[in-house]
Amino acid sequence: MPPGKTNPGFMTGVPELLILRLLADREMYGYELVQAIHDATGEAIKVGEGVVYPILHTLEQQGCLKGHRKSVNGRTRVYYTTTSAGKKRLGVLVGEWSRITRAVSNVVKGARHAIA
Amino acid sequence: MPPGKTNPGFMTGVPELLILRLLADREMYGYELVQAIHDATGEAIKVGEGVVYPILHTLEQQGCLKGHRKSVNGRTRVYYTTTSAGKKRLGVLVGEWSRITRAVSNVVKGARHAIA
DNA sequence: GTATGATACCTGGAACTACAAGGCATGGAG
DNA sequence: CTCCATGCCTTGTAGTTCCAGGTATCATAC
Repeated sequence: MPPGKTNPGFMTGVPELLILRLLADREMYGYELVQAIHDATGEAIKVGEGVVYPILHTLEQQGCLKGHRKSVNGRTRVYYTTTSAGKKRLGVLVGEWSRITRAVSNVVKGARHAIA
Repeated sequence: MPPGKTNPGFMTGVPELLILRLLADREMYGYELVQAIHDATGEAIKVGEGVVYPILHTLEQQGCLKGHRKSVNGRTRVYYTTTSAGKKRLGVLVGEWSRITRAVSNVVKGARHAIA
């Protein structure tokens, strides 16, 4: 691993999930989301703007988010809100997240009988 | 997402973690690991041989695993056992896994106060 | 006034990883 | 003899995170 890597592994899909989840509570803009993720995870997860912005654009293009520009203090912000498609996608991701983490955690803990 | 994807997202680093964890219990060979992962996760996670073998080779090259050939029924198997470096790496991965999953799950559930 | 840093947007390139598909070979069942 | 399971392997593709940088405005400090 190259030095200075912020998050070691286990991060695929996580930024998208966090973004959709945070935007489900209230609308936010990209730069705000970067710090919101850092805060909401108790400093555990930190993603750069280079991760957040492309995801926002992709999700908007897919119709999961809707963005509207707003001028505040002479600065332009793009606020994003979740659409119904976005909520639906969030539900799917949460389901998958639970499925994977439950399975992995059981193996790590050494549960031999999966049913339960 | 391309059609026919076995596991949707959230899989980075998971195969390596599972392999190290399963080999900590007992030695296994590649083909066996493919099914062991499928079984141990209660059908939740399925990885192909194209995922398992490269990881085994990399981990062996890093000194985390040690492989020895064994002939069974005229078939050649390569059994892998974990080294001390492998156990150490497993510990690190488990720690990271806990850290990430705890943080994400808290956000998903909507915990605003991370401490606890 | 002019440097520095925070705010706020964006993109490009490198590196990693899972995944499918397929190749090679042996053994047993039909 | 043909098929399928076993058992090993590699290649190519696609998708993601990540860093580094680029642009611009505003507030603060010197």
